[in-house]
Amino acid sequence: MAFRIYNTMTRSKEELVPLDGKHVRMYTCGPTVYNYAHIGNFRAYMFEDLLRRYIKFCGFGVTQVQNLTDVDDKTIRSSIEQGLPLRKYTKKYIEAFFDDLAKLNIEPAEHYPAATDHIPEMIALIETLFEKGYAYQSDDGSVYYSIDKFPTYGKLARLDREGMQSGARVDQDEYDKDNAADFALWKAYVPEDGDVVWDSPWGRGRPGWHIECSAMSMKLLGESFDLHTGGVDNIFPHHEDEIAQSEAATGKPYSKYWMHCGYLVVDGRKMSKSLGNFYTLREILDMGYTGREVRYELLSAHYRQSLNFAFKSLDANRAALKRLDEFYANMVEAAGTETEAGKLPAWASGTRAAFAEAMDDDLNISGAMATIFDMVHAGNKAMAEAPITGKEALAVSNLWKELDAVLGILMPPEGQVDPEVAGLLEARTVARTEKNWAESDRIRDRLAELGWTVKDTPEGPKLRKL
RNA sequence: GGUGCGGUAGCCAAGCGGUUAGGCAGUGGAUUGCAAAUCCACCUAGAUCGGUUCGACUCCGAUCCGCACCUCCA
Repeated sequence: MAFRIYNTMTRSKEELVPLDGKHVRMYTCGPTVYNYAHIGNFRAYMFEDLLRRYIKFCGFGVTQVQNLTDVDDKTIRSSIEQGLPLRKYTKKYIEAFFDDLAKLNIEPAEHYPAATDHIPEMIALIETLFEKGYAYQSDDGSVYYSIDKFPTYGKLARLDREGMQSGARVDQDEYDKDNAADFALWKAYVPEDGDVVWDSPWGRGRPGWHIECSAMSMKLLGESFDLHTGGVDNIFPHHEDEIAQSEAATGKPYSKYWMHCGYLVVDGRKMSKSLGNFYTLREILDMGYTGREVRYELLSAHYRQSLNFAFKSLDANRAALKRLDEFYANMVEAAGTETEAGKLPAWASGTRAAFAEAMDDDLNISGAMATIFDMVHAGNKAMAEAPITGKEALAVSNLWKELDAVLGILMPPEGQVDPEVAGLLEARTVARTEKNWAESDRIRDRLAELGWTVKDTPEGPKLRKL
């Protein structure tokens, strides 16, 4: 089977075949570091994480670049408001971003280029566009890209270029542009920019938004690379403009595939501050949910579908994860000290292939999760009838880890049994043999306060992290 | 106006032209000192109206409803 992905450019599913046949070079649009990222942002980063993990599962190598947009209207405005230099201001949010990624068990990308570290590359790219006749300078000193010079402009978004003049948000004041839809490559300095300014052949100013991604992606991945991703809202104008800039400058195809994830919505509406349905990851963790539960939630719908975020789903995820943890804990116990994995039991033998078949179909996460729950169900049923061997259990446990390399939610959180807990468990066992149920239940309540649940089984009491 | 996505059982969410998706919640039972966990059983849907077909949730058409994008929002 082959991994097939939905390419926004062709609007169809295509087999992922890296340009060099074995290594996928991917560029994933990253955060604007002016605030803590919200869970809608993380939906996109989660999709990209699942994608890179599955690409690796398929046996390809991966080089992922994720940019940090640290210069734009928002970062400038906020840093001035707080009286901080731009870099000092964004540093806080860059650190918070990496912190949040770790909490969500998102694998780090290979490169995190910051826009402010690549101004010379952007200037060089704009110069090339000037040489080739795609760029022009307007009266206010800003440099624009002339979309009329790029015949295929609009191919990604499938824009009706004639119909664009009826668009809702065309700026009425931009008299000095050749075409209202031309976009800025370089923005001339304005006082609102404070000390955020660079010299360029066209005067002092700062780069436009789109140029950073073109400059940094081509620097780190080459003029043509495999995969470019982002949220659906990036299709236009951001990605359309990147294509126009990059392909005009190099004369070569830019990204081979384009993938875009749908929105995370809250109560059926796009998250926004004005609607009051805006959540950062931090806020959710402060409410007592774990990064793992949030990860499960962000992973739970197909990436191109909009995902309705709800706290009651988070609660449901907790129950589902508990069930998975229980199964895995049983495997670990059954494996004991066994070091040599045997054959998978019949109920687990088809799981890997079924999982891959689902994921091969444009990351069908729902189908993939179903194969795991099917295995858990079948395994529990089989083990209720006959125990499995340590070798079999170890094989299942290895499979579990292999699948978790893709999902990142299967492995239970680390929970060490400290001496106090072990002592309580021992005391409870004594109380139970004496049939002192009041004492036994009191200790069980105490263990629950410490975050442990105890279950009595034919093999003796077992502890589980709550 | 243009472009795109969607409407599936109490909730979330998939595949599929004919065979139980899955998860959560709920109900009954087994098990348990009581629990927990587990197992068994039940809960079996496809916005509306047409069409194609031996047969449609699945294909086609229309309608209704929801959401998003249309110049810097993942």
